Amino acid sequence: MFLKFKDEVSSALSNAVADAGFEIDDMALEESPHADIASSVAFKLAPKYRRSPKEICGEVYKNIKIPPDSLIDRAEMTAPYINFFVSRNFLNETILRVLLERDFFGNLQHTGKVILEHTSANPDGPLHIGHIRNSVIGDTLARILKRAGHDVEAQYYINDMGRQIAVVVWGLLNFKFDKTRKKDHAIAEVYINANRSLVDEKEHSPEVDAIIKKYETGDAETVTKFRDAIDTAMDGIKESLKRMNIHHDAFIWESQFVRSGEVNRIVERIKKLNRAMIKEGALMVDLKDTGIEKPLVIQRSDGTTLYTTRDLAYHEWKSSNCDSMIDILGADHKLISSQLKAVLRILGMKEPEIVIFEFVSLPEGSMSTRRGVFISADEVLDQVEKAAYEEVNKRRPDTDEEFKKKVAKMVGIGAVRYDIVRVSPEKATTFDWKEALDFEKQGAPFIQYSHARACSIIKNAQDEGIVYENFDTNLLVEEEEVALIKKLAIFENVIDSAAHELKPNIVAIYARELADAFNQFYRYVPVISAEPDFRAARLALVECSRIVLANALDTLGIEAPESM
RNA sequence: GGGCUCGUAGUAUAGUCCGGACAGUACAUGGGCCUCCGGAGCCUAUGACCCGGGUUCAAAUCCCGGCGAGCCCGCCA
Repeated sequence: MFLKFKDEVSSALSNAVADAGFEIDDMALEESPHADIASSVAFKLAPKYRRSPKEICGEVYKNIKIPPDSLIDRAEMTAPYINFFVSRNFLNETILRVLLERDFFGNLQHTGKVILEHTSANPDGPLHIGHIRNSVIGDTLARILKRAGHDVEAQYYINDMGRQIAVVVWGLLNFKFDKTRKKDHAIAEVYINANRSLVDEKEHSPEVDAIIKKYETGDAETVTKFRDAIDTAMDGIKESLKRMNIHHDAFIWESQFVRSGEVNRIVERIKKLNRAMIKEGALMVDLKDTGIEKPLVIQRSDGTTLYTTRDLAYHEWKSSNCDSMIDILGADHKLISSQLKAVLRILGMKEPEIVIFEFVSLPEGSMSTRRGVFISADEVLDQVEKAAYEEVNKRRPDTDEEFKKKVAKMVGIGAVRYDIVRVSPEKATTFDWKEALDFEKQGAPFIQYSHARACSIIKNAQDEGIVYENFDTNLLVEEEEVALIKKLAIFENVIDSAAHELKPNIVAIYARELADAFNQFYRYVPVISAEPDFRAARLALVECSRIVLANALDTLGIEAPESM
């Protein structure tokens, strides 16, 4: 509805600009506290025609014609700005469309298949709070793109050929695997012990190298060992992901590209490039002309491949299966991903869009699975759910145990996801237990609470036998009602921007603003106690709010409780 | 040393790509609000664009130079 309004404004304005005898493509539409949409097009025209913005504004304004039955109510001039306002028709249509489209309200008609790769943590231990920033950003983006209409496939790329996995395999031969612990945590313990031992006793290092070689050549017994170790770690990782509502459609092992010969084919293609060179037996490509000074190594002098080489093959495979690719990567991958893109471009292949997120560190410094310095996602979730349980217990002492546990889970996971996704990915953050466990802040619980409130009103109405099949949306005229309806209407615009800009935090902010608008309505406009005609219209508005709050929460991967 | 990213009230952030109307919000700190649909709520006050230049009618936003923080610069991943 809002996008249509925006189109109407754009065409009314461009007609007016043309009729006034000016020429410009950009209508300079912007959000504004003074209007539903504002235009500063007069500023853009001023230098071109060497006249004052105010004069130009007046001439454009005179020529604005608003068609009948438009979603535009009127245009006002506050020179040099032109402000547009939505019509009653717009508000009424919004209510009807939300009620008609329900769960699908806000969905768009974008097309194309997208492969979105996220998380892809090495299977050498549990997910920690740095990894889940990747997971939450990735999973939320996948949900946004789905709503926007794309066919989305979320992939987890398993790095099974790296040295760290060989260390795990070697560790499992030499250290105790604690069966009483969650599998990924037990793997981490082995990994940490193995690393310590490899540092202390250098003579074991060749044993690990031998394991890597055997795996790369496909030695059956070694392959089984790797498979077992990785499956064990992945079982634990998958459990944590499931707990956070994070979904993957496919798990892709990097070794498959070596076994299938695709990596070799890439190497052969690169060898033929003019920019390829052999230095001390290793194959490299020169990327100076792309602004990257260091040559990129494609193949080691012993003939084995590197992570990047396999990643090239992975991306080639992905691009043949989709229209566009998105990779969610940590800030440490900035250079390597630009190298990857450069080589893909040189080979004439499709490039992925990369979403980089900055690091999550601990107050004492950066995390490391290898050194055992990290806070696991499981640990955070456990603590947050515990805190949430105490909160529910305090607020709803009369409810049963099952209810309290269910709500604690929804609130806890919601709080964690929301806290991660509300911040722009390019901001580095520091994890703080005190903040993570603080529910006083306006976050997911605030939005969930608003949803529960809406549900409660609807339930009370039903209990009293109030129905609202017939209602007149024209009765929704209070300031808070109009503001709320406008908020509902822009949901599709929010999805559109978030999908184009690949910014999940736009949806997070919107959800909070919508809850805000609903709470203001709730405070000032009585529903159940209103006169029957008003009551019916307002109940319809409450139902619309409930639906859009639920849709926004769903897009964020957060559950919407009916009661909490 | 070179490259990339970030720097907005006491704290955490939106806005920066694409320059425009009083820099939006939350927590914290003051004041208020339940005879009323759930107070995990609502209203209200205080308070910020790292520094210095430049471009522009207009700069948090663009350019140059500092300062500070993080990340990267391996035949690791």
